[in-house]
Amino acid sequence: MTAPDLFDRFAKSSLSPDISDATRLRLQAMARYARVQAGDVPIIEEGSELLVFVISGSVKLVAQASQGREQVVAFHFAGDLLTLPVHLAHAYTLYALEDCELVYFPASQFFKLAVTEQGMANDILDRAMGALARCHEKTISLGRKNAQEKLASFLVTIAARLGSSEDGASVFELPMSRRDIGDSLGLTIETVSRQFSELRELGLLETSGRSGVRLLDPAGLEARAGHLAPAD
Amino acid sequence: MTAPDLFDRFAKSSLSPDISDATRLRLQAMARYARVQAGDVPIIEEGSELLVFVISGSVKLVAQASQGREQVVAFHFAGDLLTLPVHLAHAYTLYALEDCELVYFPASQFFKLAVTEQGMANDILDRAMGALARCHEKTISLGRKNAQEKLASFLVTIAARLGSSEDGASVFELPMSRRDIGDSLGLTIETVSRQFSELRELGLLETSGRSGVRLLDPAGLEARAGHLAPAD
DNA sequence: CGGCAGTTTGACAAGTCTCAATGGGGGTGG
DNA sequence: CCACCCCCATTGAGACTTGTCAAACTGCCG
Repeated sequence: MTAPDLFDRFAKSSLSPDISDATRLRLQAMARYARVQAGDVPIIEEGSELLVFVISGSVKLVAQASQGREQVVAFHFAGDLLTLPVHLAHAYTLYALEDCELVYFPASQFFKLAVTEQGMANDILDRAMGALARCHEKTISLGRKNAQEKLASFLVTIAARLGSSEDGASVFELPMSRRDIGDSLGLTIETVSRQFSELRELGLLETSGRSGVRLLDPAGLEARAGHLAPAD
Repeated sequence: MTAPDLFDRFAKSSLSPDISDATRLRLQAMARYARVQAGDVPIIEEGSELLVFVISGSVKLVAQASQGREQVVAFHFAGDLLTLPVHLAHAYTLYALEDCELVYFPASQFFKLAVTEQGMANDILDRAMGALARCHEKTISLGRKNAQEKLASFLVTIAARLGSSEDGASVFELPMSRRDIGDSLGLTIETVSRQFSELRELGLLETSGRSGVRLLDPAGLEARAGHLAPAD
C-alpha cells in the first residue's frame, strides 16, 4: 500500500467529509507517514510538537523519568488522535504495540490550517478536550487508587474501547504486556500479575494465554474500580 | 465592580485584541460570572462542560473518588483557562483557594463561536494543548515518583508560576493547604509535611508560617525532582 | 490573649516493591 | 508437526516506603 492510500484512509476516517479540496491538498502536502512493526519507534523527529493519527494498530506514549523509570502516559488505538509533545521536564517517545500505520503532522502547521475550516477546528478541539478528560481520569487513578482499583478501572476502560460483548461478558485481547500495564498504572509487573490472579480468584475475569481477557462480571469489576457511583 | 467590568477585564487579558465586535458581543451575551470567597464552590451547574477563565485568585479542580477520597486534578491561577468536565467515571468540582473572580461559558457554545475567529480558535487550541501537556507531566509525577520527588517537582512547578526571584532563591506564598498539596500529589497530609521537613533539613528550602516558602537552592531541588536531565 | 484549625512529629500497620525462583506460552528451527 | 527454548508471567519471601492513628505544637483569627 502506498502513502497516498494511507492518506485517503486517514481522510476517510478522521476528516469531516465537507473539507474543501484546497485544504485537503495542503494537508496531504504536509502529511508524513509511518508504517512500523510491533516494538518499533515510529517517529524519530525532534523539535516540534506533532499531531499523530493512528490509522491501524495501537501505540503507547511513554515518558522517561530519571533512572530509567518509564511512565506510559496513554495508550492509543486505531482511530485515535494524539499529540507527541516536545519534551518539557521529561522526554516522550511513541512505541508501536502492534504493527501500525500512522499519519502525522507538525502540530502548529496543522492547527493553522484547521482553524480555516470550521468543521475541522471543531473536531480537533473536541478530540483535545477528550484527551484532556481521559488524562484527568488517569490522574485520579494514579493518585488515589490502590492496585486492585487501578487494574479494575483499567480493564473496564479497555473493555469499553476494545471489548466485544458475549452474553454479559466482555472479551478482548490486550495488545500490551504486563509491563506496559504496570508502567501505565504506576505499578510493578509483579503487582499487576498478583492483581490479575486475585480478580481471577474472585470470579470476575478469566484469562487465556498472555493477552486474552474475558470479563465475566463487568458490573462487579466496575464496583471495584473505585469510581464514584453516578447516583451519588 | 459590575459584571460588564469583569467581562472587559476578561476580554483584555484573555481575548486577542482583533476579535470582531460581533463575536465580542455574542461572547458577552453568553458569559456568566462568579465572584466567590476562599473555600467556596464558584459554579453550581450541571449538564454541560464549561470553559472557565480565572480572572483573579486561584482555584483547584477536584475529582471525587469513592469513599470520600479526593484528587486535586489541577490548580489554576489568574490568567488560566480550564475546562470543568461533565462527570465521566468521577464527579468534578471547582473550589476557590482564595477570593476569586471567574468568567465562564458553556464549552460547546464557546467553541462554536471560537472557530469562526481564527485567532480565537488558535488560542483555545494552544491552551488546551498546554493543559494536556501539564496533565501528562502530572501523570508521570503520580505514577513514577516517590514522595520527595513529588513534592520537589511540585514546588519547582509552582515557583515557576508564582515565585519571585531573590538573589538565587525563589520566594512565594502557597495559596493551598498541605491537604490540597497531598490531594494533588497522591500523598497524605502527613507525608507531605514530613517531606517539607526533610527538604528543610537538607537546606533546600525554608518555610515561614503556613504558606511562605523560600527555595534556597532551586537547582538542587530540581535535581531531586526526578526529572530527566535535558542533556540525556 | 485564648481557642481552633492546620501542621508537625512519632509509633505502628499495611500495601507495594524488590529480589528470587518457578511456571507456561508462543515462536523458531529441526 | 513437534520439540525446544526463550521470554514473559506467576508466585513467594522479605524489605521499605507510605498510610493510619494519635498526640503535641503553632500560626492565625477573633
